[in-house]
Amino acid sequence: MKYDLLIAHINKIVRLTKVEEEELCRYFQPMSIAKKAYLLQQGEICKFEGFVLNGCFRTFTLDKKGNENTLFFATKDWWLMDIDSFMNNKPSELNIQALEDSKLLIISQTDKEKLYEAIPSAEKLFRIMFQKSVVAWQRRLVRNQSLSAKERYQHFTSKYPEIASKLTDRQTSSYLGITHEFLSKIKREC
Amino acid sequence: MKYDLLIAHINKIVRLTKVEEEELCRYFQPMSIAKKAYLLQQGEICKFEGFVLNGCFRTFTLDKKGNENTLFFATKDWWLMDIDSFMNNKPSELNIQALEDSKLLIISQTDKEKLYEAIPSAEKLFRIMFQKSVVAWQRRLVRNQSLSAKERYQHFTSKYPEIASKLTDRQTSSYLGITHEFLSKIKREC
DNA sequence: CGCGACGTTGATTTGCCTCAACGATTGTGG
DNA sequence: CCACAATCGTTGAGGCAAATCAACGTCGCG
Repeated sequence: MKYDLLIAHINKIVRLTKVEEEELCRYFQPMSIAKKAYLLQQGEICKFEGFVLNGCFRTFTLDKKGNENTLFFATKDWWLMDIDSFMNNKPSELNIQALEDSKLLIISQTDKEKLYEAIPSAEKLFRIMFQKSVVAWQRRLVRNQSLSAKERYQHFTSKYPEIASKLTDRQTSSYLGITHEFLSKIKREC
Repeated sequence: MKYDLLIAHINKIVRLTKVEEEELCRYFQPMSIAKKAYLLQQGEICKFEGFVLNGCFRTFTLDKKGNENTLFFATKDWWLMDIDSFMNNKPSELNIQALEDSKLLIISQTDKEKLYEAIPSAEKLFRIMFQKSVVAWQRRLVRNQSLSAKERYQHFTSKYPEIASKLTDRQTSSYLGITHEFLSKIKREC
């Protein structure tokens, strides 16, 4: 079984041989999840790393005041996991919820290790992916510190229009770091 | 020439053979930089990746209003670079300044590529380092969204007392995302 | 149908910013 | 080594962006 979407995604980053491509796919299992179901809940250990085939997910924390902080959304072509929990085998502080009926490919911790050993390019692949991720997080931090709520909202909706259109205002506001009431007021002025 | 501090740091993450350790060190060059000098200025291409031997650095951006946003500080044992500029060979948006007379080991882009080819474990090493980095950035985002300025200040000074003690209030406040006047008022109440 | 989650709006509050002034500290050139 | 400038930390007055709280109509779902 070859997962074309996964292979196409990987080929944008590293070159694999046909044999490696097939071997790599063997480590992944397809799975489906229903709208509103949780792929991971805080307190659980994240035993998987996921690659989204379709649908949409939201990853968030709950702080002591009960507020949700959305770390990121994931749609087709995105990776999904709690890195800290996955790599250190410790209870997660994150929740990952499907916002729609979704499909993804998952790989377990032990299979991930086997993958790294079986296919050396996999180390490079994920090294580059994590590098890009760090850059994205740095940019997000700077935006949060230097832009107003309205500017952040406009940036988000123009950069990720497909994702933004799937979200409720409450989900959007928890990503932007503002209240949903205030988001409503921002939207009114434009 | 073997750089003990670098090797000790790497050994906490991956195992290298003695031969690999020596080969790895050969790719790094020691360099010194004076207090207040810039290791990188925005607009330049980041041609190095650095490992700090001693001293202290600050990495920050300047937004259009002229405000500085400090991304991170780096002391002994930390890595230092603009990942985006380094990996994509494009002009940097970051400034890296030495806060004290400092020493570091640097490796060029081409040598970094050679290193990855010569020592396969290097891919794993940096893959793991970047993974940890993503986790740290995620945590920072959540703190910024869910904690008050005072709580962020207390978290920072208690988690990084050695770094915090070296900084001016203005540097600290640009890391916390507040004005230096407000930081002064926070300090007064405790 | 009825309930719960949602988006909206207004009144009020608050955390933090802006601007301006001041003394203290640091650095620098003569 | 001193004088001066620059940068710093502090403080206060005032202002603004965003939070809080509460009320209300709407919608989708069971």
